[in-house]
Amino acid sequence: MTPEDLLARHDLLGILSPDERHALLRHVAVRAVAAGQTLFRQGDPGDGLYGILAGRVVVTVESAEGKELILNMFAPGDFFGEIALLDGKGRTANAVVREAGRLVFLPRGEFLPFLERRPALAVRMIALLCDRLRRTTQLFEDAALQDVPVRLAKQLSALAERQGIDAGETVAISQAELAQTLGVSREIVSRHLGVWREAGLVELGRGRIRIRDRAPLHRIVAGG
Amino acid sequence: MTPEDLLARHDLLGILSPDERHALLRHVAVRAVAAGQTLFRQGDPGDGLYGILAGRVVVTVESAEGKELILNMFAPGDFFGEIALLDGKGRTANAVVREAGRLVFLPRGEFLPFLERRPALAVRMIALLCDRLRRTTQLFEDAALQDVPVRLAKQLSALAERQGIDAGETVAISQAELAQTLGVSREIVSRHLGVWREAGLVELGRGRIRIRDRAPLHRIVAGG
DNA sequence: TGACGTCTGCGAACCAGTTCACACAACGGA
DNA sequence: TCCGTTGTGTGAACTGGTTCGCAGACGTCA
Repeated sequence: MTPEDLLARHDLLGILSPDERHALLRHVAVRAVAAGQTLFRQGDPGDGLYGILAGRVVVTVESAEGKELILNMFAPGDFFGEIALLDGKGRTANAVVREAGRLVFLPRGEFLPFLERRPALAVRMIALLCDRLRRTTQLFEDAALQDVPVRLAKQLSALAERQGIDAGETVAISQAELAQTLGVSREIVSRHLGVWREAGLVELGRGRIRIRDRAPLHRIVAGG
Repeated sequence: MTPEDLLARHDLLGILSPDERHALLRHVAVRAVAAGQTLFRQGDPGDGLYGILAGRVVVTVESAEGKELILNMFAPGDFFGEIALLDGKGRTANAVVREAGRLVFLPRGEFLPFLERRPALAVRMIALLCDRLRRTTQLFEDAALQDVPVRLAKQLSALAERQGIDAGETVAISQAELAQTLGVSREIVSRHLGVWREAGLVELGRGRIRIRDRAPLHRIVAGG
């Protein structure tokens, strides 16, 4: 994916005219990033907006005891880091490259004036924030109200839906990472998946989970 | 509080010129609401934005088993219901009047064009959404990473801070309601508060909790 | 091919929070 | 003032998830 593609294809910036996108592109920096690299940490000033051309990035927070929680996982075509960019209050979380790739970076100083002069862009940004807010609210609801099997089934379905179009119904994620998206222990994820494997719902491999039949998973979600 | 006050004083609409606010006020409906009244339910179309002149409103979701979770509590001066208003995807939660009062209602059809033509207003709306997103992310983090005493102390401190300016350090909330904001059982809240009462941190009454000393609560939050 | 690191599976003890049951206190009417 | 309702305190049994410990499987890279 080229920076032009990213800007043109995404909901957020796709509404700009070609001329406007071109103007914005002059301020865009493209960075190659390696797996494991930290892009920003909690508390850093929110100096800009990131977009993914290639690779994968996870956004996490860490508890005082060192337990890590994955708030979000981003793939090519996604933008992230918008909160601190917009309100200027410092990063809420850490962003770490999970899979090497290339990112575009839109500096705050260049992007904000752009936003303020283009109401249509502001409206898109509002839509993006609403999406995030719905998603995050759902995460909180599920954490408070649903038990682990339900949350696990939901997460698996969601992951399958997102990466599944090209990868069949195989989700490429380790059980430890899956556990970190739910804020539960690796062991309990292993045990629940084990039950589902016995029941023929999933096949388990190292770093991947193949969903053999989505319907029962959806039934677990609904029945919870 | 009059509708003029609400519009003029709030971050969101205070930046409008007096003329603009006046134009908006012509579309504002003021409604008296009674305790217990439901303003909207999950799935309803997002037909407008609410502002509180007097009274209190809680926004909740309900699990399949009927367990209720309080997502947010609003007081005079607050606006709520902005997500469904903005993205037009239906209400995410229920809004119920907890304490009788008066609300203003800004219909979607009147407000959206207003928003699209005023970039400064859109920027304020973005700031409001960022606030909400930070808050909700924090709720999820805490639910996933912190144990109940920490979350309880946090919530108590936050409530004291918000209503505390006029009410001393007494928080007017039942233990059941407090439990519903955390998604835990009433009993566990009662027991933890009991321990803190023994330790002299709080005084407990029917529907109210008096914080005798904030420092130890903050220490619980920090130490967790 | 062999060795190492990482991921997975699982048993056992433990523990925080839930659920159920009930007593009692506080408040608000009639 | 008495009664009904709603909120609070608490014990006891239970349960879902954690923690610790370890064994084995998979992949990769030298």
